[in-house]
Amino acid sequence: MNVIVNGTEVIIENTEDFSPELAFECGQAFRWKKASSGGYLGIAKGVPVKIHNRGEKIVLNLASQEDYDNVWKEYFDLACNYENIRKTLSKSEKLAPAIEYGKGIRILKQDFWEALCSFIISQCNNIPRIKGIIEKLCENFGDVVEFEEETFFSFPSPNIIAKLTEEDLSIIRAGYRAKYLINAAKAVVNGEIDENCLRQMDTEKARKALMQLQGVGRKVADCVLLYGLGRMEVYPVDVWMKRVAQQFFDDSGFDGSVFGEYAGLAQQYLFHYIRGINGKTL
DNA sequence: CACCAGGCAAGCC
DNA sequence: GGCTTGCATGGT
Repeated sequence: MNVIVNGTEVIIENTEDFSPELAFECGQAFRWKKASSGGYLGIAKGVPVKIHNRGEKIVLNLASQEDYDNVWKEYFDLACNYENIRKTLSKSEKLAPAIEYGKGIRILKQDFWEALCSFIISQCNNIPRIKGIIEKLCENFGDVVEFEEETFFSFPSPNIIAKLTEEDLSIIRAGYRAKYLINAAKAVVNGEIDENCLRQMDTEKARKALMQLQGVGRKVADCVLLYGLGRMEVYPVDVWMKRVAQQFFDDSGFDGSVFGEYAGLAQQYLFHYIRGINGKTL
């Protein structure tokens, strides 16, 4: 992939392995919105962006040039060679159709705190409602960010959420998950959970640390590891991935670690594929 | 009305 | 360790 940074406009060429639509709507991130003009509006770490296709190219419109190096280069993992990974994973016969189906998916390297909250909210919930709850969380407790006639809301910091009561949060309709969010925020504020420490740990140790949090079990922890801490080898298993194990691998106890260091990406292809063939549209 | 949704905690064995 | 049940809410 070739990236040209030209002021606040960033042009990405050779985009065979980057489909914004697939990457944003395959169930890994919950805040991207379709713009009326056809592209997408997003915000991460408080930094807004507009993104759209221009022929074969993808264009990012930024509020300031440094936003690319500070946020979006890492978020989209643009230095990662997906073509090589895709070809390696495609050697697995049972993975090949899912990869073909979801070509253009990338694992988005999301903000750690946002990923933690998002996947706490995700438990026993459906994707449209997850999006709704997160959006209400940001609209009510995040900061307003204006950019090119559009209003964005930042994801509220741990410091903000730690000061809320369950009653304060009732407006977002998160149900029993509200107390988990507040507890997680307090754990981050008081240092029990520290992103930088987690990044230093090996994956197993980081998983155990995350699972100390109320409302964080194996699956939520694995999603935080994969999407919030960049651990591409982690293979989260939810109800859909159990169906994958049954239907594609004829084994309810199938272990995704057979896909190796990019098992998390394999998981994302399979998740999107099994949902797609079961009629779940993006 | 029942059942489900990118699960988890608590209680039991 | 494994199995069962309750959990808030909204959609079908």
